[in-house]
Amino acid sequence: MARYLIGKIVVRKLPEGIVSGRIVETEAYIVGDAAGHAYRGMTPRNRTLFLERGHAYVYLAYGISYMLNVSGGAKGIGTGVLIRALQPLEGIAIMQQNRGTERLPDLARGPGRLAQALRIDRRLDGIDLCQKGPLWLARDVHKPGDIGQGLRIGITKDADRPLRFFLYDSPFVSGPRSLNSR
DNA sequence: AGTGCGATTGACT
DNA sequence: GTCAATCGCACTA
Repeated sequence: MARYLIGKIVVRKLPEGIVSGRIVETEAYIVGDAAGHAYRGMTPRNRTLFLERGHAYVYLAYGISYMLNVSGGAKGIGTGVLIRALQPLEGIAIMQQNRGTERLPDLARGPGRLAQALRIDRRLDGIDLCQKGPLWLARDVHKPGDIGQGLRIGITKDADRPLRFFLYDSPFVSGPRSLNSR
């Protein structure tokens, strides 16, 4: 599913207008994964990770940055995909305002920046991303290019699993664009 | 009730 | 390259 989401579009509806971007980087957090938030079972924070696939799991990392995830399993299974970076498409002026920078590559390169650009916080936790609303996922008319795979970023446990995926030729990817899985 | 720690970012050397 | 900011929450007792 993390690979499948590469090239899909995240759409955010804001009062000022539509903001959207193409997913260029994802990470999978699978069942039995010590790096995954669901590893020790359901808690108040991670309960939406256990919703039917296609729901938003949003949490605050380091007290600073919100992270957008898509739940990835059947109902009751705690697994999901972290959306790490977008190529900005629509509403670039709004993203620039939300981020406080003009630079296109800095708008949504990294999960925290992405959430800030799209003004995503815990209020969106648990919403259905397969239905048009404040936040949803859409297909693109274009096929994505070559997809690279490598190690996940910023984790210490189960760090050697190659569960990070990225659009190989995209300058909007947050981490290394080399095949760095071992 | 107290404690320690991140699926990060931005500023700075 | 290093490092501090910042806070909700999971863990322990």
